[in-house]
Amino acid sequence: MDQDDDHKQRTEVTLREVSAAVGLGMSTISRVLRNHGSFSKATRDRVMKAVEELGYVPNRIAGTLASSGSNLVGIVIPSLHNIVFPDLLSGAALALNPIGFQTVIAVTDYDLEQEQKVIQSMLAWRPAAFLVAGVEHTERTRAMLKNSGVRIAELLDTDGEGIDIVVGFSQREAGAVSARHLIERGYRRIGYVGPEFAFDPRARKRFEGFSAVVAEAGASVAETELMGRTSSTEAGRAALERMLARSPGLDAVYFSNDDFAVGGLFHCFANNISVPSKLAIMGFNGLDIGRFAPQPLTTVRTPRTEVGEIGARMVMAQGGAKVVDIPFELVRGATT
Amino acid sequence: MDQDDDHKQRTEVTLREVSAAVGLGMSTISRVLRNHGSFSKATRDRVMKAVEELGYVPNRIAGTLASSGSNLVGIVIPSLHNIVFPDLLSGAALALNPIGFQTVIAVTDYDLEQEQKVIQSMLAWRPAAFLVAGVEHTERTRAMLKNSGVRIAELLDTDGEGIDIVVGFSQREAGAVSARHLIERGYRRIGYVGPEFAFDPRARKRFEGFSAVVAEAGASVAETELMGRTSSTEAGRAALERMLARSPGLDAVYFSNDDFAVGGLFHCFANNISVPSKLAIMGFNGLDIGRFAPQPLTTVRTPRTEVGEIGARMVMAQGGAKVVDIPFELVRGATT
DNA sequence: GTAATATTTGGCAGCGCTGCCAAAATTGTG
DNA sequence: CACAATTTTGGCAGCGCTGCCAAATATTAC
Repeated sequence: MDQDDDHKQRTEVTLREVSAAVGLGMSTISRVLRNHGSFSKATRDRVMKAVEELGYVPNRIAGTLASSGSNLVGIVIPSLHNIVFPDLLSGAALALNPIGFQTVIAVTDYDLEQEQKVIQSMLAWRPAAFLVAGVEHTERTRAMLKNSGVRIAELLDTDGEGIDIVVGFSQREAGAVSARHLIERGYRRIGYVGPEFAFDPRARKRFEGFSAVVAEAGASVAETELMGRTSSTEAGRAALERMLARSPGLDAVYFSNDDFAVGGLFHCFANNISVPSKLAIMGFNGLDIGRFAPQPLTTVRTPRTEVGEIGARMVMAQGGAKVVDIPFELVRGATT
Repeated sequence: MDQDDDHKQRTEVTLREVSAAVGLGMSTISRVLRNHGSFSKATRDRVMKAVEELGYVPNRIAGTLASSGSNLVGIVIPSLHNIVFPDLLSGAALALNPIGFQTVIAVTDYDLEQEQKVIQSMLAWRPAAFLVAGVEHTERTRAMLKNSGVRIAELLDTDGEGIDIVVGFSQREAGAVSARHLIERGYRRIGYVGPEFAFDPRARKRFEGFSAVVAEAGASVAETELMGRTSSTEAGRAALERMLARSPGLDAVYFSNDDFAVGGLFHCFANNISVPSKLAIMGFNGLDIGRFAPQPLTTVRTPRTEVGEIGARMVMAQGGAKVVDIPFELVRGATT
């Protein structure tokens, strides 16, 4: 059955051909297709029929060139393997798709040079707007973005200088809130597990806020483990094991995200370390995996989807506030 | 400091302006920028300097229109919240980025109508190729794709008719292998937990392969729980709870993916159901979360990154096999 | 009926770039 | 030094579409 005249060289169907087929001018066809300007009902039907029959697919490359204005929104994130970012994308899509915009996603692997590269190549497609995770960029990136005249929103982190719009929350404050919780609960010999700071400036800021509060309370972060790019569960589990081997007396460990924390929790389960009586565990982000663990994880629920949605909305709007703070929320589970 | 003459209306820098600035023809500038054709070293330097100074960013929309051939590869997947798909994307990026191609990602939410819509709008951007998850599509999608003349690879599932290239493995066989393992280990009263089949044809095929083997062995799938779109951990945990309430005598449960399975495992931990002596748990996909659980999960490791990479490579190549099978692997943990 | 108004349609320039080919500049040869 | 061979450069058409405006047609008023 599937035996088409498949041997290519099919010349693309263009507006001109539709025009010829219908016997109407190109502008008319174009107006019908974009539902813009006026035309009779009869014309509309004839055009649609021909479009259908010829299998015409408008060429938006030509359209965008002619009208100067694409429906593309560039989104630049460090990774897709941290659920934070798919959530962010869902939020953005929620705001963008209904108004006919398409997202183009680029991943930087937590590398600012890479970020610069992908932004440069996205710029060549003249997106209508940019959403970028974080406020840390190379100088060149910042300059390109500014000169491009494209509206840009930086997301997830309000600690620092933004280029245009910033939507997120204070990572530093989120770290501080976490620390206050542990301190209040009486923990004093505290460890920290997170990614290498060079990778993730947001994790670094959280740690800064965290350790400042711990210090204020007269304690200090007794142990830290910073890890490269391994699987989070594995890394969290192994980090906690190493840490406890060195400092068996720790009474709480703060993990820079829930994936790490669940790894830590797994280590405790596997080694009969009772949580939280022997060791308290706290995560960050409020992922389901932590929420539905045998002992629900204490964590900070971050407004990822909202940040994506509001960021997208703002970047598409005209004026508006420059910095929007979206609140996060401490969620006490059974691990602290 | 950041006080630029920000009040827009900045007219875009074009090739023509660079040309005027350097005092060379547009074609020459274009050749230098694309490093294509011949020009002197001196010319190159002059051009690069001007480009830098003017902050010129080539307009690929115009370039693509003129040269007919974009560097965009469309990737269509059902979700970003199942790690399978980010893995797929990483694989594709691995193959594509080094040869200068950019990926444009669209998410369908497991909805074939939505898939049709996003493919249609991507087609308007004339991508160089398409990578699509699965071989299930609406008739109209299939027709559009065929007529487009764009090379397309369907990924992750070899059970069914492909349009052009198919890279993946037999989901049905993967289900069968899982069943054989459980049967061999002596389990007979088996439950199944997975997503509503309408959402996920690949899960359905695995289930078919699975239940056929179970039936062959003279047993049958005693219980099934099919769930909508909730968080996986939560859904897996709740589903197992409901299932055991109905049929306390089950001796094994097969989860359609590791996220669900970890939810199930959590239920067992929290309720002191000893695994696997009282109840065996098996997942699918080979995620880290299962691998580093207190009891490593028995699962099937699927070659997601490889599928993405090989799919991308094949779709960019000329001829080549039409169906490529990438093997999966059963990984026995401590839960069966 | 005609004039005035509203609706629908077509023509043409041009978006910013590339491909093609011819013109100009450079180098090599005897 | 003239001539051929080679390298470097510029001009122009056109990719497929949209925006603008004028032309054609339909509708309404008187």
